[in-house]
Amino acid sequence: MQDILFDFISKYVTLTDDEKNAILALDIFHSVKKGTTLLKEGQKSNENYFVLKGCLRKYYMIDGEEKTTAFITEMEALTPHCVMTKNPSEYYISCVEDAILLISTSDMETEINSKFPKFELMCRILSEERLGKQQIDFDEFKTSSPEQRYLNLLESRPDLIQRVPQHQLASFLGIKPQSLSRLRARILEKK
Amino acid sequence: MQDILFDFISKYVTLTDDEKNAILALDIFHSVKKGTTLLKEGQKSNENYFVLKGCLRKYYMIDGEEKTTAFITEMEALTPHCVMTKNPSEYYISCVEDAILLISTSDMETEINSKFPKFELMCRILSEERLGKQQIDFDEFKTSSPEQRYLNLLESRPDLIQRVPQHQLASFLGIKPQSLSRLRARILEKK
DNA sequence: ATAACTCGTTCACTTAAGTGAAGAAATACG
DNA sequence: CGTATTTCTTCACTTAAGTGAACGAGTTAT
Repeated sequence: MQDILFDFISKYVTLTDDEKNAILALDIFHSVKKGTTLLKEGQKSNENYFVLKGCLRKYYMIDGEEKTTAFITEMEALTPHCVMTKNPSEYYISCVEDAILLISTSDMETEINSKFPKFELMCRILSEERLGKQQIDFDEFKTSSPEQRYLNLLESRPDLIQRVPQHQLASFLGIKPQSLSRLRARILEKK
Repeated sequence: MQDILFDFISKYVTLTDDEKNAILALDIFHSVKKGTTLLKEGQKSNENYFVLKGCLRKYYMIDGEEKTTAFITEMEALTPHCVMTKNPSEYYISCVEDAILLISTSDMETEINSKFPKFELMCRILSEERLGKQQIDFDEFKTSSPEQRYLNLLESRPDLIQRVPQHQLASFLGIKPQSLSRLRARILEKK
């Protein structure tokens, strides 16, 4: 389990044993059961999540309806917006599948960053990487129809379509579950 | 002009005169005329843009149609995706209004960052800030209808609606110019 | 000054998504 | 094991966006 983490980190910076131990001392590995809600709307939090195994879902509750805007799977991180703003959260985060997470608090990160400046660098690279990825995702979303978005998802994250309920997938694609059903039927017909 | 830049920076880190001079020595202030294309699809580049005055537009050319995905205005930055990946650009960047820009190359940033580690910190904060803002924008886009998106824009960036051609605004909202016209008429009727 | 373009709007028509209801299938739970 | 609930699909109908064409207003170029 720890190997997965250090393999990931080694892509960005090289750690000494001291540094590895400092991380392990933080005791950040956590198992989370399917269905657990990690963050609720209106709640304050300073926890950051990194998914080693499983799948998290981020969703808003708008007019009594869940609007899913992200799925976070293996090797992806999520820093809730409210952690940065120190305000109550605008959205929910829940666990779609049994998961193993790294949960770190902002304090921990500040501590590690000040002890080992190397982490500052890694955080910047990671955050720029994510910014870039997200910009591309956003552009793709804007420039596509729901049908194209579904086909793109089929290409880029085929696992999601299997592991996630359709109605959550629908709102992730910006449409209603009924429209997703219809759209899938339409695609099958075309073939 | 320089004051605008240093006022902006001072929100994140405090600079010594040495550091300020090091920045000025880079000669990064540029005037750009309306209509200028700063980056074309297929082109390689390592330039980052920061808008002091004016407005840039980022757009894709898909099936012979321009798809605008971003407007960059005062105090906003744009690092083209191709600068990070070192690949040819997938999109265009052009100048919507006469503008004054900071144009820096990746080399310059590396140089400044290694001379003054303080910049590393500022870059991280800026990139995390942008990441957060963009996540919220993306969520808002996903959870809204075109009409709501237009109303939101009217709230959050009313200047854009004035300073940018409607057909560019339409594709930014994810719809066709005709639909934007209709949608505006619909809103006026309701009032 | 006039011709050529660009831009925004409107119209009629097509296509796809939203809505509400109903039912089948899968899953969870007592 | 069987009941309840969730999940997915289908249907009929409504609403809004896409499409292609046309028009006038404003801009640019010659």
